[in-house]
Amino acid sequence: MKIDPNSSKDLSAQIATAIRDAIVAGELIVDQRLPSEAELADQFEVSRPTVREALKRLAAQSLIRTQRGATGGAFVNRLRYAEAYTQQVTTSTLLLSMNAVSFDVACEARYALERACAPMSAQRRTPDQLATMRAEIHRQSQPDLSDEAFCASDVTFHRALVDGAGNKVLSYQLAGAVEAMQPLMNMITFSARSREAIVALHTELADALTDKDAARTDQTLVKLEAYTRELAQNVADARAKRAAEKESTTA
Amino acid sequence: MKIDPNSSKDLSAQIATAIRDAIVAGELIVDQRLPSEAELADQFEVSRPTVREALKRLAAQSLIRTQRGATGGAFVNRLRYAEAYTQQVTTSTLLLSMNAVSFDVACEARYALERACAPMSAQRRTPDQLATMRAEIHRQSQPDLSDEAFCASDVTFHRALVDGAGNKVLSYQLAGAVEAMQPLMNMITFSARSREAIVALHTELADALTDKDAARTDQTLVKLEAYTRELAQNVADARAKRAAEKESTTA
DNA sequence: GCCAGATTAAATGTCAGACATTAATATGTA
DNA sequence: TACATATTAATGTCTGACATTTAATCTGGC
Repeated sequence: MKIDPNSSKDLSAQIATAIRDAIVAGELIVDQRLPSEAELADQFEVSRPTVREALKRLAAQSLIRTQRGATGGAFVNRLRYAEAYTQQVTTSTLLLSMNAVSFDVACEARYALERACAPMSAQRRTPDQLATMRAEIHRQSQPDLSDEAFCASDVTFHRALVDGAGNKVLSYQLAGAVEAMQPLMNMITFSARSREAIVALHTELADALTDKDAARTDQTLVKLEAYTRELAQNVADARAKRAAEKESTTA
Repeated sequence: MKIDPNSSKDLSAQIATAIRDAIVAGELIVDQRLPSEAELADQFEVSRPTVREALKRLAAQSLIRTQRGATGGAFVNRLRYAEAYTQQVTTSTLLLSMNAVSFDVACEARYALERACAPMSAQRRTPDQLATMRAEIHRQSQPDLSDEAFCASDVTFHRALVDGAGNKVLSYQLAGAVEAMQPLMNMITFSARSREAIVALHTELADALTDKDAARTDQTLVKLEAYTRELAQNVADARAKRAAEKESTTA
């Protein structure tokens, strides 16, 4: 592992890249200890703070973990589903919030992905997952539920549906869709939304899954997507109308 | 933004979390300049190196960018599709390589996701994307192509299919499936694989998309998945057989 | 008055050395 | 043997300095 002191990039960025490449290439394996900060500083011919900045970069991506004490050091970290999941949610949330993604595009992607899980979930959903869905439906029926709590419950419901497919990789891949896009949609549509209609559709979903009816599950998801888009359209129309009225009063 | 000096976590980790939360919550908006390192050090009552470690953590996640010079500093970075895409591929690759994911689980997830794109891609694929697929099929037919090049071409082909859906969010969400899982599968199956059979299936996919035939596109993906699983099964069987033979010789 | 070049200022990037804290291990004593 | 203590090696943090980069400002000549 060598770095180029004349490169335009930070030394710490170069060192982080070098170590990351070594991990991805399998030269450093899980739980293997990296050389100490002092040794790395010697190897790369930089100071210890520079090495530390590089290690913090890797730690931010969960690629290494550090331990203090006599036998401590930096170790190659096993990336677990939970961490990868969290990272994906953060990245997806920021990507959506920073890029003026149209509602329709996000909605389409989100339901396309969830529908991909539906057939497997209809086959494999466990009683536990069905119970989670029923419990969340019940919660969503409480009229005094705050909008935030309704949204969180909505996410839990859909996550149970996705997890029902019994495929961890799929659940991970869907993290962004369920945990980032769903709240986005709730934020946009909650003012126009009828909780009753949503609860009815959720109930239909749970029923279809209970019956292992893949086709009906899929159809219900299509209905839910259509309803979500309708809500967004209503919100957009109302906003346009208000803007037009304001225009006419000022004119 | 405050931190707890008695927490078990690193100060730099706490500071990074505090700033990240502020960004996610929208308190810091895109392109806004953060206080200088010296000012942050004052605010959080820590030293400058500690602040720098925190900023490097954020930089590793593309949340901020830094600029040197008089008007320089750390700025909230607009997370672009390209960066989010790259991050997702890295995370997915590591997740798969570090967690002993079974071939069937990865394969199932990957094709479920790609099939979710198929109907949209059949409707919307551009002539450009069709041309890319045809070009890659042609390349894959060259007998002197290396395994690495074949794999790269395979990825390009499938990415064109996914991009055909014309939904950037979906393309981003599929990044891990196409760019991380596909190479994994190629690595496992390349020894047993018949390039002819794959090229034939790719041609059938391209034809179906050219005809805007969603059903046939989907069916062909199902066939491709079945063939991929068959290959993996052959590899596994051959390995088991070799192990059994070795067992009998040593016994 | 205006332009080109030199200067300045403010920021990040890097370094050196020190001390604090942590945790495993070795050591010594009851 | 068992427990308390000392050692040690590592990360975590701080201080202060210097290097480098970049934009703004100043200055002199036309």
